[in-house]
Amino acid sequence: MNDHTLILENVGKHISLSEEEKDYFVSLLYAKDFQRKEYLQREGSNSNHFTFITQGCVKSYLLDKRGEERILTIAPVDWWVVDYMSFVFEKPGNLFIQAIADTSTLVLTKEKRQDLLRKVPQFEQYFRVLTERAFAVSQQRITDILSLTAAERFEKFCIQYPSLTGTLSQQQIASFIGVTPAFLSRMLKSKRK
Amino acid sequence: MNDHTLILENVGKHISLSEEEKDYFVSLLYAKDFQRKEYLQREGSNSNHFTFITQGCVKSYLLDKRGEERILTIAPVDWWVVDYMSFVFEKPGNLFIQAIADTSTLVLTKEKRQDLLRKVPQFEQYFRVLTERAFAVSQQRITDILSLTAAERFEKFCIQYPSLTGTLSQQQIASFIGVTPAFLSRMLKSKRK
DNA sequence: CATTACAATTGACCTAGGTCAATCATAATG
DNA sequence: CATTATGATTGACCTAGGTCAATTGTAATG
Repeated sequence: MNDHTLILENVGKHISLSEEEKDYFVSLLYAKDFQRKEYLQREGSNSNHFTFITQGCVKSYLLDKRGEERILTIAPVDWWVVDYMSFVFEKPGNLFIQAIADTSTLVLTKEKRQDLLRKVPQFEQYFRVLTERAFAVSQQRITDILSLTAAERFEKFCIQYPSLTGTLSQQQIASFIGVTPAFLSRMLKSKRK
Repeated sequence: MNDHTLILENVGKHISLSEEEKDYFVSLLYAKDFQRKEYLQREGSNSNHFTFITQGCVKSYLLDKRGEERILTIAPVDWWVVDYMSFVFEKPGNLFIQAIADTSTLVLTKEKRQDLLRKVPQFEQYFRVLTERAFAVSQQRITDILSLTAAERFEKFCIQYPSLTGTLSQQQIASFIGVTPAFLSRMLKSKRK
């Protein structure tokens, strides 16, 4: 399995491409690897690319005014990470994107994506569907935050990301579900009994 | 200004269509009006259409386990409302969508949208861009909920939806920013002094 | 094996925001 | 103009979850 098998499979789930189109798509990507804890992006910079995770795992987060980390998204293998707010509105982002394990990625810059969309319009559909799903999930996350308790959100997290429960530290999980590490620890304790 | 001027202008901001394409698009829509408090959709039903607001205003919300209303989105004139979670994953939604003023809409069913996307592929781009923006805003909302206090969220709300501040009742605003009406009332009081 | 570093646990205490119920507008309706 | 809804305000009290700091794993590094 070479560098591009995974991403081509991912794309293939939504649209079918000729060999030339596949080659063209692949030619627009470049690979970039990161070590655990390395930053793919820092607050304040403009995000002008899509990043596809082929190995490892990545988180995006922001710092609240107390300097606490608040995780917005977690992107495992076979997912894209983007600071959409920065990407779409072309202004400096307030997100950090950081590898939480040694990670390999494929980068598609905004310009290359534009070329791609122009030359292979099927990708319009690919990105539309991708974003519609991501948006739906994001809406669900909002309703969860607005209507569930911390314990319920934790339950859901465990069901939705069973694989991550092992990979992520409690601190990360706490940050993702929106509680302090101390409180998550207490929740776990009370569940154990 | 006829029924379709607004929606065609909206579409025209993103893609340019021939007259025939415009006519075809418009032919797929049907108009539907709702009185204040009428439901466009109820919890448990499958949402299989996009709804464009040409007049009035609409909210989507869910009920938490205490039966309290939690507003997910507010859609004023020139916006689409959809229960994406239900629409995208084709399962019964948990959202209510209700008119908060007398409202006129144009409905595009899922099937018609499919036809549209097939026959006028430019609409792939329209919906991609639309969703990318909505998604970015939705991500921002999550980071706001995770990192701002109730007072800060209220500030932001006033800046982002100045027009709604007059239209919406305090209860609705409270529900949207994620606090109780009683607490919002207290916040306002302390700001007045 | 000693040490450094960092994650998890826990206790004591705190606070933002919720709950419930009563009271006070306000405005629409008979 | 009396009445009935409905929204806003407010007081008394409550609780989920946060804060801070000390303590205890645990695992990687010199």
